[in-house]
Amino acid sequence: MKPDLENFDAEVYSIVREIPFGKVVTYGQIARLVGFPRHSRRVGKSMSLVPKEMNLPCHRVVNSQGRLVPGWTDQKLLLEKEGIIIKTNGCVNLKLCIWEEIL
DNA sequence: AGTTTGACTGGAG
DNA sequence: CCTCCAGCCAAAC
Repeated sequence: MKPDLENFDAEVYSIVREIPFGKVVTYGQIARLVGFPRHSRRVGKSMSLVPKEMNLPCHRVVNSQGRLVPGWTDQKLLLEKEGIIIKTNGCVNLKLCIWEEIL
């Protein structure tokens, strides 16, 4: 039947789309939510192919260190517009802005 | 089929 | 805070 891999992207997109204003999520969290705790890389891969036309707040997705996407300088501005505090080194204040939907 | 790559993670130095 | 490394896993070469 349909392998979870087909749903993977769809699940990821759904989750990212539901990220509340002023919050961020790590790749690991998303991977866990879709049932693949070790596929954080796969999540990033899917993110990389997200078209801008899609109304997806992919700028709210960061890595576990709160580090922003390498090479995407605009992300910092987008996050700041969300009210998210970016540290001098370019990392978000994780503990403050992490979206904790999981218990 | 082996190697490289990547929007990752966590820990060590 | 920084870089480097081992572990991790799927997709691309």
